[in-house]
Amino acid sequence: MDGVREKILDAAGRVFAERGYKSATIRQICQAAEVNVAAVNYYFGDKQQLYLDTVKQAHRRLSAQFPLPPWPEETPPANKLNGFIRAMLARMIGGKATPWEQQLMLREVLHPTNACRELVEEYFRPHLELLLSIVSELLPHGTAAHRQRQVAFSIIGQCLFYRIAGDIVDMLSATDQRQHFTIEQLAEHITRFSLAAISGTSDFDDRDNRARQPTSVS
Amino acid sequence: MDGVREKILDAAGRVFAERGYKSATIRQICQAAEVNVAAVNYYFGDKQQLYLDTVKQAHRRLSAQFPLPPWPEETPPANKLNGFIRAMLARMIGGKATPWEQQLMLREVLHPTNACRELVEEYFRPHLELLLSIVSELLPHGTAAHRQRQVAFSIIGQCLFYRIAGDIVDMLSATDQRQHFTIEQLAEHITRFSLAAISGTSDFDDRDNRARQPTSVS
DNA sequence: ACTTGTTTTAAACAGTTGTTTGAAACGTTT
DNA sequence: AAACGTTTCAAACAACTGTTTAAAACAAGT
Repeated sequence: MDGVREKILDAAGRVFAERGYKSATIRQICQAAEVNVAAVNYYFGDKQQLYLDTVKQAHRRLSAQFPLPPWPEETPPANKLNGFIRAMLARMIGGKATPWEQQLMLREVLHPTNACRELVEEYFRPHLELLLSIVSELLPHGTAAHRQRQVAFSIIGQCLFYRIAGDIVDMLSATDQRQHFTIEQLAEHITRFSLAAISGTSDFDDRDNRARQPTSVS
Repeated sequence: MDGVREKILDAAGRVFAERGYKSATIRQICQAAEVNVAAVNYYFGDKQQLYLDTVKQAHRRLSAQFPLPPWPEETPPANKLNGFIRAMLARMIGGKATPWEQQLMLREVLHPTNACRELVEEYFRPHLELLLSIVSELLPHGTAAHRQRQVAFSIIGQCLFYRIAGDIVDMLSATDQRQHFTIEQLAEHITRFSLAAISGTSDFDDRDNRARQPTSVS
């Protein structure tokens, strides 16, 4: 639509997300943006700088598109958790073709580059803090901070899995079971699984080592 | 050491694991293997075929190094689960520098290539089946198959997370909390978390929708 | 020693990569 | 219109890519 700079940024986002930094070529990007090859170097200096600006733009767009949800104060924490999980799953595996912004961010998670630090502070950390606040409401008052983090990571891990290993899950599952892996079904399961885990583990709290022989495994 | 073919395969494994298929160059591989550039094409035909053979070798080595554990028949399922989780975590984030075999497999999970199908059938599926057998012992008799799979994926997801997002976890955690993210601690947490979840969720079984208003979230 | 088949090698090939260049095209200001 | 800074463009550049080649080195078998 508008300026050349914006056209390049948009095309670069899609190409970088699909092919990665190294595999994406400036010529592909410029062809997608319908501009001359020299435009990238003219507006961004070099490929590296274009990539950094692209990642920044991705995080800016995502933050605008998925703002941290303002729940009413009296919302039960269990419902907040369900909403959080649902939103996370929808963001990651929803909308058929995953938006390139998400793909780019995921690439940074897997293989952090220079663009990563800013992403962590301005995007991941706020979301983690929100989840931690929900978890702290569900766990017994005074639960150790690292416990809360472990629980939060367990929840995130369950959601991330289907984003990461979605293709493998498909290959591993019979076609007649695939209907049970919709966003709705998964959000339902992960919420229940995590809530049960939270109310179950909270009992032991700090009485460590309960009925557990070290089971050496090959 | 021995034959040229083996030297190339070994070097290729390390280079492919570190840089990915596209970024890894034949010249890098041959330099690491201390052989001529033409050797790859002479022994393997082309780069693609070398990659396929490399992945095959990775899965062969891993299968040999981490055979499926033969527990005594009477081992309590909870202990089996603990052992499984511990082994999975150790394989993924143990041993300081992750062996290139694991890195290569993970790359296939994230971006499946032609080499993936064989991996799924000969490596991932057997491990999933083992976990499913453990889970089925822990869940109430007659639990639906897709439920068992969801539980299994929740467990795998928790473990995989620290492999996938390890760098981000480090950035997100204060230095004084990092001591709580050892393999031992994590295995302990994930085992407890999952066991509690399993014994908790089994109650509701098939009585769906329990006290849950659809919490729309931005 | 000669032949035969296999392996190794340096050099070259054709194609792609990021980047540069120098001249045109454009839009404003004088 | 002339002059100016900015933007666009086709072409070229040097470096790197996977792959091929043709000659040399090697290791038997005769």
